[in-house]
Amino acid sequence: MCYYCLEMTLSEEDYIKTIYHLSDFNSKSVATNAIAEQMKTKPSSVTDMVKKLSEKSLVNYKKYQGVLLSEKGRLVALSIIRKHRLWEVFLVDKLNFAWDEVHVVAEQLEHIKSDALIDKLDAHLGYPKVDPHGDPIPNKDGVFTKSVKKLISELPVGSQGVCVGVNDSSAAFLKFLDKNKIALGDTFKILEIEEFDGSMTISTRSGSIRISKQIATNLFLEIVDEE
Amino acid sequence: MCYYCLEMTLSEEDYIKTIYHLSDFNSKSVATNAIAEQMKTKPSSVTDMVKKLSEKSLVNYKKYQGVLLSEKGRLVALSIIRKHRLWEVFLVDKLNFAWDEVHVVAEQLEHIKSDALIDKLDAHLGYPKVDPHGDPIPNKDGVFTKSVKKLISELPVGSQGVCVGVNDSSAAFLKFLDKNKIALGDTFKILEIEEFDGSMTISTRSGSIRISKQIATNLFLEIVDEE
DNA sequence: AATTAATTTTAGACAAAACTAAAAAATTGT
DNA sequence: ACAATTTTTTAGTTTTGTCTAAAATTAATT
Repeated sequence: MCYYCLEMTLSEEDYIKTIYHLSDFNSKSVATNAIAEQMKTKPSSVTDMVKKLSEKSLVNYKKYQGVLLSEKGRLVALSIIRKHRLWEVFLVDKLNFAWDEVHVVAEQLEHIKSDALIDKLDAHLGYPKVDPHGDPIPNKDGVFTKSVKKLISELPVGSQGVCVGVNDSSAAFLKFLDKNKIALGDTFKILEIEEFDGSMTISTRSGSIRISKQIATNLFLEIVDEE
Repeated sequence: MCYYCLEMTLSEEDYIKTIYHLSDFNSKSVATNAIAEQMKTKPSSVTDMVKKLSEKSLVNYKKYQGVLLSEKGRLVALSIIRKHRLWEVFLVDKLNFAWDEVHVVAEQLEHIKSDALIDKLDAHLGYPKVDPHGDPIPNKDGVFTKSVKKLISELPVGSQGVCVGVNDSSAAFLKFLDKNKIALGDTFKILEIEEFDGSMTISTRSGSIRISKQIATNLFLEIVDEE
């Protein structure tokens, strides 16, 4: 199989990616209008492009019926998503970008065409399984582990994941996080849960810390099932 | 000044870069045919683009008279070259690409638009002054140190530079280099010169080694004047 | 100096990817 | 069920960057 050998334009790649995301894991067909809205273009432009992608059998399309990625198209989408997420890891882990600054740049980097580059980048980053937002990174063959978002307090000992959100966005809580060097994008592992008060010991990049039950109910972790 | 705020297309950037290189540091005007040949396009296409660049006052152009970058155009060229060379350093130093594999990928990466990205990449790489080919990396303002290529044997103690070529390309010599872990792209510094036989002690990434006069007369170093 | 040769520009066309305006199909509401 | 509304497609333009073929200009040769 050589789906990545296809010569695709930047615009085609953007459409494929958008269709993948809107189809919700390729489960439902995507409306022309939805694509237009997402990509900030006009529906007529979408129709044109969708016809072209259909010619290349990257999508299945019938007039007035919406569009769905073919298997080939799905693999193309996943290879773009793989690149996007690996670059995001690079930007955060190596260049010290903040968690929420990387998307725009990664949207450009994801279009760089070089298999060798992505292989070596992957190795350089230590074969990460999730990006800084906690979203899983597909492997070369488009296989990825599905992830779930849960509150720390709902997880058993041994769980591991990326901190991707807060429940309580009060200034006091955010200040606490900052003081304890907890940031979105950090990877945590639950080491111990205290029966008595529900407090937990978790390991962070900078060592292990103790958090109260109240804190654990206000932090979301993105968990990736180990294969 | 905000030359980098200009919205430039990929194609425009490629033309600017090509004109810069063909003009030999902006000293002589560049012929339409030369650009066409270099870019593998037709002279008529070049004329069209050159008119457009002239509109944007990136080049000075008079019919039938060739073209030369304006100061604005020169700064744009240098900002692209800066990006290209920083990415080359990244590919070699961080991703372990070989010296001669990086150009094609860097030609894509040089078009990524993000000042923050380049600043952080520069810092991550330790503010390198030369790329793996020994070519100098301009700073943010387009200032760079001119470099000279010389045989090791012609240099005084204390000289430092990047190994960029061989005089003797026999299998025996190349085998010797490999055995002593000397590769193109490595940085060397001359520590000591032995009066008696002209042999030298040079420091490499993996420690310091002794090389004979014969070897020193067969290795080119790209020297960058320290400012 | 005049003719030939090479280079450069103009003019007109094309493909990609977008647009506008209008027509066609599907969906919705009563 | 059918009129009204929404969605989607078609048809015809536009812009960017390319092309070919032909005309204009400059350079070279005898």
